[in-house]
Amino acid sequence: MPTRPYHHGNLPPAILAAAIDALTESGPTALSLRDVARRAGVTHTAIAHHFGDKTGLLTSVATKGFLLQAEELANAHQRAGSFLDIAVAYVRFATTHRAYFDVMYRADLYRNDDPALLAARALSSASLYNNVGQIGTAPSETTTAGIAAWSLVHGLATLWLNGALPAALGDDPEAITRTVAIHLGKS
Amino acid sequence: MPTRPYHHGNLPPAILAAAIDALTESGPTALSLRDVARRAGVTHTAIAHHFGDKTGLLTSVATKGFLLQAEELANAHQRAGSFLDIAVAYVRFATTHRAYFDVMYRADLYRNDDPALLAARALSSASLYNNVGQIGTAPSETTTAGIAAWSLVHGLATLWLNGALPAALGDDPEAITRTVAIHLGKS
DNA sequence: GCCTAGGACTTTCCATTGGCAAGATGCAAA
DNA sequence: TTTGCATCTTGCCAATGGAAAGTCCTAGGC
Repeated sequence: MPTRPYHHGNLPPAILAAAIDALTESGPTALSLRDVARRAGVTHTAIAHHFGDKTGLLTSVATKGFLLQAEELANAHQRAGSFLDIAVAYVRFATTHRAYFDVMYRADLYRNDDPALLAARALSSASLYNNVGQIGTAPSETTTAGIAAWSLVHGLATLWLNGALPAALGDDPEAITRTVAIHLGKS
Repeated sequence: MPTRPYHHGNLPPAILAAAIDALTESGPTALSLRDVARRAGVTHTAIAHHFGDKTGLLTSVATKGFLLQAEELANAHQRAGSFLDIAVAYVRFATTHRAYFDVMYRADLYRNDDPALLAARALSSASLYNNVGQIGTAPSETTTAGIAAWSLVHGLATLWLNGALPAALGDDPEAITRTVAIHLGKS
């Protein structure tokens, strides 16, 4: 059926996929609802019907991104388990799923009080901290160590994505991660 | 002279100040040339006359930000000199000059080949690495250690600004930095 | 002291965007 | 079959960034 029926079937996933495509091509700043709608073959108001508005769409993108990240981090933990491997997995996620990553850590783009988003983010945090016990309590030694590790890999990924790192380091972010993350006190 | 003369005198600095105000209030995503122009009391095309276009304006913002950052980092290095103090200075800059910081490390917002920008960024890098010798050469031990330190403070600042850190850490970013940055191997 | 050249800024216009309101369409249950 | 309702569209609006052309003023040559 080349001519689309009036009802798409399940539009939301198609819209999300189109949004990821657009984000991958041009980044979050240039994202246009009408462009996403064109890619999905619908009108821009169809997006509003399912996602509310632009921030609603990006909330769904961020949510899906956190779920994906949680999954990949959990996999890395199960396969290897060493801090270095999880660090590499974090940077790999940021570089291979840049469209998601760029949205997830730009809080002004989406609704930070969305329940599904909060759940997904909690899942991702759990995957990151699965070896550290408590998070909600007073900041213990292990907690700050975890924050240090998270900060390092997150900063490295961010700086890499922005092309801020010196070119002498090479162009393989995962290799860079292995050489840089070693400098963390408690590897 | 309450009624503005036709010629403002020196508009560019006034426009930049207005842009910083707008960025501080609403962030880079919501930045509107017309809003900046209204704050400066001119038309939005006056901005185009001096800065080319929106990315041109943001290029100037980023340039000024890197210069400011270079200055503050150099001051911190001269006063104290320890890594921890420079780390705190880095995070302090990010939090107290958020408008600049948010633009500086979002490469898709401005022209990355602008000469003035490149010079300012080089100056900032120099202030950050002033104790490390060579940067342009092959990645030595000290270089990767510097990258690790940079990544940690940058990631910490970024996560803090996005409200991603667990609330149990408190609300004083500089104090958090002191407790977290200790975990770096070579303090 | 005039007068011209050119920079500074404005007015006008256009395509594009996000969002609202109202309407058209077709599925699914009664 | 018919009615209810979610799905999607059309039409509209204010706001935005940018281009083109025009107006205003200052500075420098005579």
